[in-house]
Amino acid sequence: MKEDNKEKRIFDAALKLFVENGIDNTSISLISKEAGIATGTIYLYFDNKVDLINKLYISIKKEILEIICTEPTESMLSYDLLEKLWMDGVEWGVNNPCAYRFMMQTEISPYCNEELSAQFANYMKVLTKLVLGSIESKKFKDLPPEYILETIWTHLICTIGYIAKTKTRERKIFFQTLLDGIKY
Amino acid sequence: MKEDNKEKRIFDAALKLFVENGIDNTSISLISKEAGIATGTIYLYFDNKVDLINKLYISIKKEILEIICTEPTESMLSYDLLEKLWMDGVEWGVNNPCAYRFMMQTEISPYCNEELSAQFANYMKVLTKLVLGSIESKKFKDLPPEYILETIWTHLICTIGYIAKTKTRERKIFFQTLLDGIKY
Amino acid sequence: MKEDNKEKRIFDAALKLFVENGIDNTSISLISKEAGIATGTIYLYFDNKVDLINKLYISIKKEILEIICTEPTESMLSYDLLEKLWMDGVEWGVNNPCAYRFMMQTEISPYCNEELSAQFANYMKVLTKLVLGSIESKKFKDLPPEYILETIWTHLICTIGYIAKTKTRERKIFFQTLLDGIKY
Amino acid sequence: MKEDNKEKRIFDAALKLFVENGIDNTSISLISKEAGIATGTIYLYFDNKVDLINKLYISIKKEILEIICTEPTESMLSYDLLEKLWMDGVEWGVNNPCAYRFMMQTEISPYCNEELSAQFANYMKVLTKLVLGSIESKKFKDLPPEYILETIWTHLICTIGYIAKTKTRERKIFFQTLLDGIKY
DNA sequence: CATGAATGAGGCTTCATTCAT
DNA sequence: TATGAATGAAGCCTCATTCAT
Repeated sequence: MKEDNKEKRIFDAALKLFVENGIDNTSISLISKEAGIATGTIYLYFDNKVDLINKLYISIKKEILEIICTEPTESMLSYDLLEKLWMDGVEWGVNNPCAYRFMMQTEISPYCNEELSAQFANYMKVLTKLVLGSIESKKFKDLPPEYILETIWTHLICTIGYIAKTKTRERKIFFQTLLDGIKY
Repeated sequence: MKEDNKEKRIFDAALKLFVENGIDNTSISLISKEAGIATGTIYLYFDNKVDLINKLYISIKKEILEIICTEPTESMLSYDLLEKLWMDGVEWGVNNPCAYRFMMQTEISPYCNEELSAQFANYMKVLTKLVLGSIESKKFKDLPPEYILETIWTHLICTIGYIAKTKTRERKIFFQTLLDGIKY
Repeated sequence: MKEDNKEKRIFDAALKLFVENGIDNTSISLISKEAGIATGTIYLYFDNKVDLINKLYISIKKEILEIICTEPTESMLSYDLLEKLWMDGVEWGVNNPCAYRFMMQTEISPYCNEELSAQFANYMKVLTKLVLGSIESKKFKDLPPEYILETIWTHLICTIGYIAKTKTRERKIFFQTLLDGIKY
Repeated sequence: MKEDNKEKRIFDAALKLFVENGIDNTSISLISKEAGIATGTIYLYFDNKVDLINKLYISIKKEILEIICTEPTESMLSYDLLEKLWMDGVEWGVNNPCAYRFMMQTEISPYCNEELSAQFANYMKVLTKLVLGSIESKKFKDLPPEYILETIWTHLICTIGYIAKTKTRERKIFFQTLLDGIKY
């Protein structure tokens, strides 16, 4: 039978090498060596290299989105909720630097098309609801919701990068620049 | 002497194709065809493919930095100055979508190393001075200057992307989210 | 004991796929899927792929030769005998189009060597005797017996192909072109 | 500039190896070695392996058809004309054993599709005219013209094979078996 | 006997780079 | 300078075969 965690080993090896060398400078053969398996074995788990890239991207994106986009407890104010989501996101990014870098690389590469992005629509619902509600109740500025969503995401990414580089323990002061930027 | 503008034609062709297909899916041969010259000719102007990528990146990065980082007139307040720089940057990005995308792609790719980035230190002086001064005079929050610089850059990139996608004429309201985020 | 008819299922699957896609474009794995068994099972019945090809070829060639080369009843004239053999051969070919095509393909391929062909010497005795006798008794032209044998075989193959393509019910008129060609 | 006869050297090498080992057991790399060029060079002349196979087949088929299907002199009787064509064909086949074998192999392989065959329609006109005219004037039996064409071709192939194997100088007696078979 | 995951050699093809013209 | 045919290393992928279950 297919061995327990071979797919995970391929994922881990690919992620490490993609981030180190770039996707296109990482050969399937190299991935297989890093994963400690034969080249052909990768093709038992993935149709081809693009399929591997896509599935890796999806797996990572879902992981972060599941963290960020979990349904909130009823009692939370929208500011608190945003802060909680943002903090969780930062923590994930700081603890998964490779995953974070790969996600960024892929998102602006030609490997990331609309079809791929469409898979995550569901996850965005929580965040979208939060933003729409906060605009309506005049907690957020009256900006296009998509712009606010983009801003949140970009600011998160930017902060993760800064924290990863400087290893600072600060969090709250960075979050404040986001909140002050978008709050009414 | 080297013919008039052949280097520019190579740059233009490479930029277009790099953005369309990704750097590694763009062959030198394809670039030469797009530029209307022979394959070998590219090697009269560039040492190799990486050299072409680097020089293209440098050329673009300098273009945007020269726009953003020009010495301000004495009379400008720091808020006004930041706004002017930011506005110029947005306009450049919206008008040069390929250059903008290429710059982003390259910056997180393995092609962009520290040695390359170091070339732009000079250009950053203006901006750095602006940020340091504004922190000191309590116009900006007391955050690490590098974080503020990163935030400005990221916010700029994010907004260019949004405007390029939606073709909106709005500018000021987007700038306000940056300013509110970092001002004291 | 080896399960009932698994070898036959492999033969059938291989024959179908070899004819559809060519021998070298048919993988063992594909054959196993078509046969509804596991890949490794094929290696319980055949040493390797070449062995499968050879045994399939032998099995088919024997089938047609057994039909064509059965001992005649004493009373038959050589013309009648030839006609009977030829008719049987045509009928087999028309009813077994895959087998017929595979046999042709294999016979001119590098898979078919002298050692393989030698296995059928026995079967040819009847036909050889018929031809030699007919030449001696001046019923057939005084041509090299091997040439006549080749002619008979080729003409048979040609006619099967034509009938398979056109679905015609005609038989006798085609046989006549063979007989007129070689009879004294 | 593309060197004078490199395409021919590829053709010659491919033809030799295809016949010796079979098409699918002949790698592009092997062909390039036999031709004394680099592997990649083959792809300057052919799109891919199938393209090479097709173009080689077309080139050979056209060669033999041009020999066989040249317009006859007015004065020739149809029997004489058929004999001349047949003799020319036999001579070509005997002198080009590789080409002859490759043509046969390819014709019953999956590489030979209808689209490929359609390219030769023009060449067949002479032969078709000869056959139709001969049937009408009761020189040939009243058989389907396609069957007669097939018979001629098959008989030619069969005879070439026999002569190549036995090195016999005989010709006329073999032609007679064809003529007797189809003449009225 | 039967399975099918795993292997890794080998095939097809691409492409950065060179060099003779 | 400019050309583009030629090179051959390297990448993706297939598949005959093995072997632990």
